[in-house]
Amino acid sequence: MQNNKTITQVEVPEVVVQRLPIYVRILSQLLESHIEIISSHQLGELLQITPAQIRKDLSYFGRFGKQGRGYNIQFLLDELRQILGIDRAWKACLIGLGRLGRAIINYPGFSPEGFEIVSAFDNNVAQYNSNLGTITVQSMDEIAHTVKEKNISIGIVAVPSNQAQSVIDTLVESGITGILNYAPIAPFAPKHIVMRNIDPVLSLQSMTFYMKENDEIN
Amino acid sequence: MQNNKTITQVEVPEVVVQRLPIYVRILSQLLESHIEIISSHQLGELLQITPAQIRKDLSYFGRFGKQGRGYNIQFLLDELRQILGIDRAWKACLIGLGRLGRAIINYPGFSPEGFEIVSAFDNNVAQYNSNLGTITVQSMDEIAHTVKEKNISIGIVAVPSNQAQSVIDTLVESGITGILNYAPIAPFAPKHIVMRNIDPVLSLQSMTFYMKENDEIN
DNA sequence: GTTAAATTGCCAAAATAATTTACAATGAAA
DNA sequence: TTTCATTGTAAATTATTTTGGCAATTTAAC
Repeated sequence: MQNNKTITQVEVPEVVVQRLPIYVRILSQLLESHIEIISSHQLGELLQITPAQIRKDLSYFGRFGKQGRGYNIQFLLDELRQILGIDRAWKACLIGLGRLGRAIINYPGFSPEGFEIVSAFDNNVAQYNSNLGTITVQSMDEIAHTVKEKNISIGIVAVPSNQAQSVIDTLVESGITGILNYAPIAPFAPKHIVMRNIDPVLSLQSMTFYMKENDEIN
Repeated sequence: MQNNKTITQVEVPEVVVQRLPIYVRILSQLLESHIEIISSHQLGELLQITPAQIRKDLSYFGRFGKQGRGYNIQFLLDELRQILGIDRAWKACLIGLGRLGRAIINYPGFSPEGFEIVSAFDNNVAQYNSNLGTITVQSMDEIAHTVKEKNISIGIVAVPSNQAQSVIDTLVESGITGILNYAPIAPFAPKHIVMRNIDPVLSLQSMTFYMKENDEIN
C-alpha cells in the first residue's frame, strides 16, 4: 500500500487520472486531422477546460511542452499512453452473454484501444455459442482456471444483478485486478481491485435532479 | 441562472447528488427484504461510505432520521425519490438503432425506474423497424417535431461518433434538457443541458493507470 | 541580429469543495 | 431513571481547483 505511493512519486488526484484519457482521445483526433502542435489554450478551448488546469494536470507527470510553441501532439500522446498504461494490450474476459453481454462482445470500440476480450463465460453455454466469432463460450466454473491460464487481468461483468456480486468474488479470487461492472449494484471488492461501474440508470437518476428544477417553472 | 440557485435553497455539491441514487437503490433493496429501519452506520457498511458522510449528504435536504433509532427506509426512500425527481415518469427518445441502440431499447432496466423510451430515430428506418415492439422507428428528420409533440425531455444518443455532435445539437434545438450520451466523444452542449456520458473505454483507460503499477512488480 | 509575441512550467496563494471529527441533543430500551 | 444508540450539525481538516504571476524559452517579425 505505502509502497504503491512511493512508486508513484507524487500523489496524483483521481480526477486528474480520469481526465487523462479524455486528453488522449482528443489528441488522437487532432493527430488524425494532421495537426501536429497544440497549445494548452487551444486544447482547453476544445475540452472546455482552463489552460491552467491542463498544464497543472500534465505537470504531475513531467514536462511535455515547449515554451512559445505548445505541445507536440504525437509526443504528448505517446507519453500519456505510457502513463495510463494503455501503450500495451490488456486481456479481458466477459462474464454474462445475455443481450447486454452480446452487445459488449460485439462492440468494436475496445480492441482498437488495446482491450481485448479473449474469453467469455456464461452458464448457458450451448445457447450462446453460435454467432460469437472466434471466442468459445465457457461455463462459469472455468473462470478461475482460464483467467490464470491466459493471464487475463480485466473482468467485464454483464450478468444479472443477483449474480453479479458472486461473479465479482470469483474474479477477485482468480487474480484479476480490474473489473468493469455493468450490473446495477453497489459492488464490493478488496481495495487492491480497481473497479469501474457502467450504470446508465444511476446517470439518469442524478440527471433528473437538475432537470426537475427547470420543470417546476412550467 | 442565479434564480436556480435561490430555488435550490442551499448549494448541493454535485458528488452528493450522484450518491443519492445509490442510496435509493440500496434502500429499495432493503425494503424488498422487509427491513424497515436502518442507521447511517449500517448503511455505510453496505455502501463502504462513512456514516458521517451519509448523514452530511442527507442534511443538505432536511432531517429524515430519528436519534437513537435511525432512518425509516420507506420514508427516506420517498423523500429521496422526490428530491431526485424520480417520483414521476420521464419520457426519453433514443437516437441510433445500431447494435448499441437496439441493446438500449431492449434493456429492461429503464422503465421500472420511470424512464420510458417513447420514440426511436435512425436514418435507416426500414432496416430496423422490425423486432422493436410497439415503437416505430422514425427518420432523424423528425426528431424536433416528435420531441415537441410528445413532450420528451431526455435524449439518449447511440449513433456513431462522427454523427453524435450533430445529433446532440438537434436535440438541444428541439428543447430537450437532458442527454445520455453513449458516443465516445467529448460532447458540447449549452450549460442548461444536463449531460451524462456512458463511456466504457474511458473507464478502462483510467483503470489501467492503477493496474500498471501492480504489474510492474512482476 | 534584435526585438516582440507566445507559451510552458512552476510556484505560491487563495478560493472552493469535500470529508472527517466531535459532540450536544434526542429517542429508545433496559 | 439510567444507559445506550444515533441523528444532525458545527468546526476542523483535507483535497482540489483556480488564480495570478513570472522566468525561461522558442518562434516569428522586423
